Amino acid sequence: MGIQRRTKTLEGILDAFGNSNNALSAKILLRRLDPGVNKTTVYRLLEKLEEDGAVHSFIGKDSTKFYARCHSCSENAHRHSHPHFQCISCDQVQCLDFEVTLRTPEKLKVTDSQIFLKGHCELCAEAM
Amino acid sequence: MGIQRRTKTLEGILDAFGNSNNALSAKILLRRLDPGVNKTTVYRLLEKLEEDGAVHSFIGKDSTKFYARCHSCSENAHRHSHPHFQCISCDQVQCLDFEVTLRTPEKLKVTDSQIFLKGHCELCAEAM
DNA sequence: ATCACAAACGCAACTCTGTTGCATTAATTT
DNA sequence: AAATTAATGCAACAGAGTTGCGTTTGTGAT
Repeated sequence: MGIQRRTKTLEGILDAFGNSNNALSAKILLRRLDPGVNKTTVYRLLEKLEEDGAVHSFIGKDSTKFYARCHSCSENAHRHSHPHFQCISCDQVQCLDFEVTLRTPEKLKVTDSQIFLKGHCELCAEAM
Repeated sequence: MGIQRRTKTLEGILDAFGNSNNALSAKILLRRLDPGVNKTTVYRLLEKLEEDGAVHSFIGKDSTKFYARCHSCSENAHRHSHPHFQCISCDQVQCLDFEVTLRTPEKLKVTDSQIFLKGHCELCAEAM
């Protein structure tokens, strides 16, 4: 069962995502939300938002889980074959706005594919 | 500094990788090695093997780190743009034997790309 | 073959991300 | 306004991986 009630923390999380392609971790959110907010609450809300299909998740560098809003996909057709990018200087994470389709070996029944890119984001690359 | 000495545990780890494309986690290795072997030792050896370029690593599902031998790449030219696959039934992880090259946005200076596929491996798919 | 040195080791304690059980608070339905 | 139950906070926990430190052992020199 997904999200049932419009609470303060929920609003805060949705605000944090905004309309950007930026991906956020629980840790980042906790830093950004009201100081009183408990980590358990954040973890649980993110879980439910994902159940509801409002966000999708993937693993960033350092094995931390990141969440991002689903923009490039409609409510019923969930495809997250767009790549995710993390900057190795500033750690910022974002969804990239194009889809990638891979040919995969027929013998494997592939149900999900994730493409994760690392490098320097535009700003950090300029500053070098 | 990389590996300097030929120890029992090192041999055990290299044996475990063998010549396969199978990827292993520290946890799996600990289960497979002599019961006396300490987890710290395994973590440290894997780290050093990666420094030496003898194995490469990536994050599997459940955020666990997996290591695999470098077959498709030569000693000096390290490219790991081959996809990694994990079976969602039996959890087995393997390197796939083909390279993928992606067009990435020019503004991002991409230095590393990882493709991670999930699904059912040949054996598990048959058994369904 | 033995010695000395540093690499590798084992252990315990720790960090970090994420999870669980349970009692309390608060959003929504009547 | 009262009742219902989703959402919260807290504390304790779990699992992967790390660190410091004292001990063991592989290896190169004698």
